[in-house]
Amino acid sequence: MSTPRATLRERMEAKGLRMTTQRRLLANLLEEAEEHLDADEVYRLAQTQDPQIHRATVYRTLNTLKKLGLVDELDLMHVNGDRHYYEVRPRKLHIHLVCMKCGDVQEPGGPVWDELKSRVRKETGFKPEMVRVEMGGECPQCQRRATPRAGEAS
Amino acid sequence: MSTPRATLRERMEAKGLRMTTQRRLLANLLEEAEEHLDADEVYRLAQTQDPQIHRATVYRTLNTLKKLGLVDELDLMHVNGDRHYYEVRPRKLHIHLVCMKCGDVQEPGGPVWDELKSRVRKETGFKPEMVRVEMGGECPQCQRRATPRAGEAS
DNA sequence: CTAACTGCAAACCTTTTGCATTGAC
DNA sequence: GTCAATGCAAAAGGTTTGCAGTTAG
Repeated sequence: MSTPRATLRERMEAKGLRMTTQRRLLANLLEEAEEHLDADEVYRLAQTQDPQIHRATVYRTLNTLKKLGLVDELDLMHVNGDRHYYEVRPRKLHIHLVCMKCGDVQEPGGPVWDELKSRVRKETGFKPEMVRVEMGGECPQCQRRATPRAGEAS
Repeated sequence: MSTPRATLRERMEAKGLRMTTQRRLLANLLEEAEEHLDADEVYRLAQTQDPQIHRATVYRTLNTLKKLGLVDELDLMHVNGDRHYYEVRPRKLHIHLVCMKCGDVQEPGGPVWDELKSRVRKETGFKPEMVRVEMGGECPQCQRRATPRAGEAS
């Protein structure tokens, strides 16, 4: 029952953007990305496919996509400095759990987050268009590592 | 029944920080602030009381307080560029609703947000220490302004 | 053909840092 | 007295911009 979703490229065309070689490249790259990429990572990945592509183009494209609501910008609690990360706008709101120790990022799903928008809308009249829910803390692995049972070997 | 909360200054002392004139000034300023201030606004406000205070001191102090969990850093969806905003860590999690049109920031309360942390903890094992819930969208006022009755009675 | 987009390089803006000096405890 | 915090100035880091040339529609 999942609505077959248009590709990012298609959605860009639908918005009337000029599909240059660079933009096609970036669209694929963002859609295929397994991790959250910052602008520089996007740039470097793009360069492996088109050595001529320029940083400014990457920044400009990311901004364009952001303004159109096709990608979301994340800060991930600034665990790695003040860069911004980008992800193709997901269908459902999800939360980012950022471990401040190891930098790991988890994205648990669940109905709470799905409810969030509609509740805000109902309770405040505010019309949410983009959502950024980020929690910084300690991931389960780091908690275990950090608390090696007060008196035990290694 | 509200627990009488220690002042920021007191909590800084409790953490063992050296209370310099500058830090006392900044602590008061942050606690009294009605709005979310960015580093530069904090700096300028501080300067009105102590013209000698240096930007670097402001940044360093804000970072110290952030690391100690006494203040939270916000991005407010970058409505006004990439500066960071600071607020004294509130007792309860609250969400920031940022109007992307007029820049207005609302902070609705409510039990949903209070639940958020404990649910994450329970459902994922992640231990949240700082929370940033920001939604960008359109505030009720801007919605009214933007939709001057397309053909309907309002 | 023309407006939109790109590459380039320089500028921008916020934040950080090394170092000598000052001041809190 | 000692070590942490400050002021200063310079640099860093990420991002933006003006301009001339290129390209999609």
